[in-house]
Amino acid sequence: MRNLKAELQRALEQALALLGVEESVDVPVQPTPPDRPGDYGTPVAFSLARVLRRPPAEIAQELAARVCLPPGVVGAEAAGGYVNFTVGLGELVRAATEPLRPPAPVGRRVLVEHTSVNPNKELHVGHLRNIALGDALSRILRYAGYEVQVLNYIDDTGRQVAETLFAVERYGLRYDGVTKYDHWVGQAYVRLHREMEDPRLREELEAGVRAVLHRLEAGELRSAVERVLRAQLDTMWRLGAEYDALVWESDLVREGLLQQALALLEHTPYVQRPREGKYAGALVMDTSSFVQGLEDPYLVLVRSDGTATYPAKDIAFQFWKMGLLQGLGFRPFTRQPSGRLLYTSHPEGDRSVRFGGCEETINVIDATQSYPQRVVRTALAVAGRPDLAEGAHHLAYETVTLEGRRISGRRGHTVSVDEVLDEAHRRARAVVAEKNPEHPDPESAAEQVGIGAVRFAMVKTEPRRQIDFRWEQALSFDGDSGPYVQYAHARAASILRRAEEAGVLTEEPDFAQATEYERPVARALLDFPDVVAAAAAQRTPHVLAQYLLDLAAAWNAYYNARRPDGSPATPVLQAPPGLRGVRLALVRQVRDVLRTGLELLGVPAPEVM
RNA sequence: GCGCCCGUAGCUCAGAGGACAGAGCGUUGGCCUCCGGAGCCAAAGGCCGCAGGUUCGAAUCCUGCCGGGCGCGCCA
Repeated sequence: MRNLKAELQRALEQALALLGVEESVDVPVQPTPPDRPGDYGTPVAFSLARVLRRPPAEIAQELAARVCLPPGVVGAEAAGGYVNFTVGLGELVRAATEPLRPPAPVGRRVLVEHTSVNPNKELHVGHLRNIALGDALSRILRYAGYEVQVLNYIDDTGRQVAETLFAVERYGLRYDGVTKYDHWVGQAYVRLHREMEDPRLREELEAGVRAVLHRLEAGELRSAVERVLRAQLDTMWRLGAEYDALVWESDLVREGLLQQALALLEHTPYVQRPREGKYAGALVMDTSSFVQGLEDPYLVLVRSDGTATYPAKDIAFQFWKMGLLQGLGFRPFTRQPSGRLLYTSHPEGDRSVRFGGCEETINVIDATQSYPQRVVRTALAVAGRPDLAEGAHHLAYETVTLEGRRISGRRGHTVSVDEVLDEAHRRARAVVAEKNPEHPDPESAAEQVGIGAVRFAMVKTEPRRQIDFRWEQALSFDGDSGPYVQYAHARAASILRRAEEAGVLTEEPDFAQATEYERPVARALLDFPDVVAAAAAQRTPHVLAQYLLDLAAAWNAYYNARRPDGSPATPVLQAPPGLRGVRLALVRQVRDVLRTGLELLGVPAPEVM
């Protein structure tokens, strides 16, 4: 697609040279507000006023007169201090309908870690936000030209897993074969936590959990963990998320990465092993020169009993991600629904299958983990690699609450992802039956709409805003919703189908016949490349989601446009030859951009719904 | 106490220092003369938390205050 903004920017820079501006100034080019003349404008004259010591309006006048217009731009006029450009209608629509091409590779490797759910219970709505964000961001970065690795961390030596497996053992539970497996083990976990509230049983239960923990660390219970993991993966896949590799915490430890990471830190001036006082016998890191606002800047890496803390393992993982450490083996784990192979770290894995070693990492983890994430970053600097610390990002999203309360897996105050998706499917199924009773495959459409509604709701707001999960909101099918965008897409697809039936699909467009009705849609289409670039640069999918809503709205308005006498203003198939070609090209581009954008968000784009 | 994040319409939210602050939901009133009404058009609704400051220009940047969320364990 032609980049008119960039061309105008260059033209303005040249014009500035003619005006005698030598130093390089930033030349912003922005779309003009609605109901203003022109398509693009610049306020650059304001910032020049000081340099040139002349009033902005005068500078704008002269700029408008002197600027050499790119082809197809038919006018430049000064309005106050602004210079506004009008693009010829035909050229605007032609530019907007040029085939979409993904950006060229940028030659940067970026590693995205997301999901990373404890393998001990079913996924809940809090995880939903993590997966929706992480998956969308991975897709966006990949499209934007990055070489992306998507990792899902399996904390198989954590307390939660130990508690769950211990509970199953203690209660002598046998799988009923009916309940989804992750839900089934999750029940045992909740049951154990109820029992743990009894102080008399505390010690006995604690001993049992510790015993399981040791077996986990020895890798003895891997297949039990794997069974839970596979059930969870079914939910992740149903959401449309896929990964490149699973990294097991036990492998990180067994392969000696933890020891290597500690060795890198140990001899730096920031890491010590105090002989007396509060931290006697432990290995601690002094973070005071990197993190402010801590009462106590010392962070324990290795406890006085010799066991490593969770942050220590996180640090080792981060070091590996950025190539500071090597040594994990990988082998194929399973094939994912799209056919993409999923690898897993494994003691017997192949060391030549290379993951990790990225100069940039994005850890998708909720904002309550900001401090540990900060520590991980700090550790890179402590290890003498402040350059790597620069590339270590934490995508901190705020937590999801449920009816205003914090989600608690232990107390069972949650709604599971499976439950949400089933309900979304049910509601969508009812709407499909009502709106499109002839639908050839209503179940599949309902699934796509349901998933789309849920995922879109999770990514349409800024990550750092807290969201409260509410059914009506997450499962809304109208207004600012996924199905609204999906519907706009299906409507465009439907017109193109009919055009094909009528044999006019490939009609040659005569852009000279374009009308003012096409202008807003064309302008919206031209924004797409910038939006994707912004989403990638800011590492947030919400800008793309907001854009898709705008584009869908512009397209729907176009579709429904009326002449002053009330007759349809923008028929496509009934339009005269030539204009019909223009409109078909526009509709095709609307469909393609909506589809591409939805795919980047991981929202299905059904042709019929 | 210290640190990080958030305060924009009744509610949920957009708004890379630029033009009169925009959507959706809800409310009220309209639109099947077309290709999908999960749609469209219109109305009503604002001290952009408060007070200063920087700037030609501030919802946006800075400072202070107020309100809300989160974090600060030899837990994970």
